[in-house]
Amino acid sequence: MREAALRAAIELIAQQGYAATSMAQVAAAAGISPSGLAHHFPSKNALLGAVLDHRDAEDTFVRERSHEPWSAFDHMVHVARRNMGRRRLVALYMTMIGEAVAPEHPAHAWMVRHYADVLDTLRDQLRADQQRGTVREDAPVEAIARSMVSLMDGLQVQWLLDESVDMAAVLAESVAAMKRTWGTELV
Amino acid sequence: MREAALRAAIELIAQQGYAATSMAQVAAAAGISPSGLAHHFPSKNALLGAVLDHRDAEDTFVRERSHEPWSAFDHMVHVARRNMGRRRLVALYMTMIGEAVAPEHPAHAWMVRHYADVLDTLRDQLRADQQRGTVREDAPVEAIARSMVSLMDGLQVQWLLDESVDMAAVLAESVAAMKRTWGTELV
DNA sequence: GTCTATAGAACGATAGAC
DNA sequence: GTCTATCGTTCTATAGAC
Repeated sequence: MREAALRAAIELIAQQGYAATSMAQVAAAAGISPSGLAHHFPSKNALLGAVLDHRDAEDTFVRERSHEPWSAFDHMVHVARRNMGRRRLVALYMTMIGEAVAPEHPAHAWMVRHYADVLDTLRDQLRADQQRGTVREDAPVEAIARSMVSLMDGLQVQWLLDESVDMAAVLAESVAAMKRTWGTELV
Repeated sequence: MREAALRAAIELIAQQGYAATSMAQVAAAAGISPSGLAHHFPSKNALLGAVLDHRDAEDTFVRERSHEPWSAFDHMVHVARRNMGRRRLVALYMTMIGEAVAPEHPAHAWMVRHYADVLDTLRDQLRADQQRGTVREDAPVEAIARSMVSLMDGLQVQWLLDESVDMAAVLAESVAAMKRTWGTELV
């Protein structure tokens, strides 16, 4: 079954990375032969594409429009909390990021798009808040957005090493500090 | 020459990761045969060990003792600035982190030790500053230390994707915010 | 210290039967 | 949709000559 093969691939790539995972391993974990796997995914690259599509579908950080100040930032805290119950998804994300920084990696384009999307969402939120007067005019939009993404990414690494780390709490602390520093009294 | 082989290995692992790099590739890049390489590094694992040792030697974030408030944090900003001229070192670090989150990875123990060292240094600094009265007693030491490490790591990913990102400036901005939020007037 | 030669296994991918 | 069979390649590692 295609579904079982996809799940097996996600599990293995999350644990070992894409380069270290072989088609034979995926096939064995799915309970079929390598050729049976090849029927659904004619190449290793095609399998990776399906894995990334599945990941994006499960990742809820979509561009959402809200008029609440800092709502995109609060939403990331919420995502962090939910991720603390989804180790497989977090591990898959981090192994992909680590491999796909290389420009030649088959997932590099996916990674570039992912960062562009998240950064754009945060930048848009900050600029909209500035126009509404809930974020100070002199707030460094670019630095704040990039810091938020860095915190999100870095905390996932530390949480994978030690699940007692409360990603959401640490992130919420930083978001609160951002609000204190760059928010206006209008909030 | 052992030196040339080590340099080739660092270059290739930085670009492709450990799993995707073969001994034959390293040997070719070093201008020797795979067997010539095997003389210096009898196994791929031994080569990885040498690469990690070399990385640690080049990484200057040693436990340093200073009585300046926040000096460990200011030092990380300095390291970030210096890293902006060392793409190979940054790329090697990120690919290793991505792979070594897996507990079975040969570099996992190295990664665990690395994070323990950096986090301990930052925690010690914050606690010492609290005792000296330059950091507020109610400052969340653990969250601040983990946030700092996350910022450092995450910014390196973003910088690898787009070298126009000023890691040091973004990090300095966050450190300044931390000082405003948790520092006392004694600073 | 570097080489040739080679072992033995795993790799991705394809062809064709059922 | 899954299989057997197999191609050609690449992999890590070892043995032994120079």
